[in-house]
Amino acid sequence: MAQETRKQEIIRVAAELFKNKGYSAVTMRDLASAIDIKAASLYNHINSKQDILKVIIISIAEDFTSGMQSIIDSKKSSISKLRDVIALHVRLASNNINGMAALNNDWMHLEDQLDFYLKLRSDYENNFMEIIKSGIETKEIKNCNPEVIMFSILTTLRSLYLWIPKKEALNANELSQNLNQVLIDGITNK
Amino acid sequence: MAQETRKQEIIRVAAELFKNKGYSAVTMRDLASAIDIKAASLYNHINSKQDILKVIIISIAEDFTSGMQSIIDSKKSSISKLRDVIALHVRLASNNINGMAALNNDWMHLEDQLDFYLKLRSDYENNFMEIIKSGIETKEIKNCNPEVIMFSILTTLRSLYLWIPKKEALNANELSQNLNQVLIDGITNK
DNA sequence: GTCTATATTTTGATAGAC
DNA sequence: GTCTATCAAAATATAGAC
Repeated sequence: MAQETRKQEIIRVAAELFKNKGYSAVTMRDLASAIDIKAASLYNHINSKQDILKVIIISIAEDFTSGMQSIIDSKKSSISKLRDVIALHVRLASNNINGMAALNNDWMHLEDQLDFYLKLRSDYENNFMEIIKSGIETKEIKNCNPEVIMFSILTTLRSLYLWIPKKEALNANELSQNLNQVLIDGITNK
Repeated sequence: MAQETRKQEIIRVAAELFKNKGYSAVTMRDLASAIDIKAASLYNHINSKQDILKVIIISIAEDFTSGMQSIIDSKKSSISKLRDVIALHVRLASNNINGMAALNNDWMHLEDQLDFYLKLRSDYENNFMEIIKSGIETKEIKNCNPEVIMFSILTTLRSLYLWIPKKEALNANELSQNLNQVLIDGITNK
């Protein structure tokens, strides 16, 4: 891994501050201070505060999109696909805890890219729902309200960023297994 | 129900704006404009922006505290207590969707009341965890990692405010039942 | 690439007329 | 109880020296 550039450092530290206080409450002076430079110097590396948010959120959203596409394209059972979705969330959340917080909490502060983000999120949820409905049709999944099932699983997965840092004891595999047991095995016919 | 006072209106509309953009991104001018008065007029009814946030969050946090206390004091089984916790979240979220959003997303912007809020939240989670651990001891609940169980259930319940508005078709009882099925029956021994 | 200095806007909040 | 006028501080961002 190459040496971190100043721009990468700015984005990394910004994501950390955004996680703690939210995009709107973090000032460019806060960010500069955390890096130990002056606020004006930030603008030699980034165009605007908004650009920082855009880079953080859109890159993760596209990771989710491509990850979901791979799962959809696979010819696995619905339950296997759901397990892969869980693993995808665990992996992406583990890779970028702070960015995930911004994705979850600050997407509404996107300006030019807001519609693009909303489209990606909507597509993702539609794919998720199709997996659940297919699983219900093939009787892999209990015939519960599919929206309640998706809501329950997806909100849990979207909150992983809050929880992973506290559970260093659990590695990603263990966490995926535990979530599988609670989220999936609970809803499958036995 | 008595006529809404101007102060109550300010708090109600503020919660709605906070839900959409977050506390920090909502200005007193935004709030005044939504009520169709001037920003300076707000201060005839409230002391500060911070006071509005405090009223919104602390009142709900205390509702959760007293609701949990009633559940703990009851001599029901662990599973029955968990079902009551779900009903508590559904009820409080339904009663105050926008306030619940502020509780979830803007608690870190509390100033004087931050420590008090954190204490209430910590106590709540400890009580929740005790219910789960008791249920595992009595074998009502599967012997999964209790923290994963609590995390999964609690994050789902805490996100209800996002979801209830979209599901007007489901009333509170139906929603509780569906959540019970997905969250509880999935983790019980059969 | 970082700095000082500064422009411009916006912010929470107050004073005082009505 | 609401308004206009205003303050003081803080915000994002730019210009230009080094």
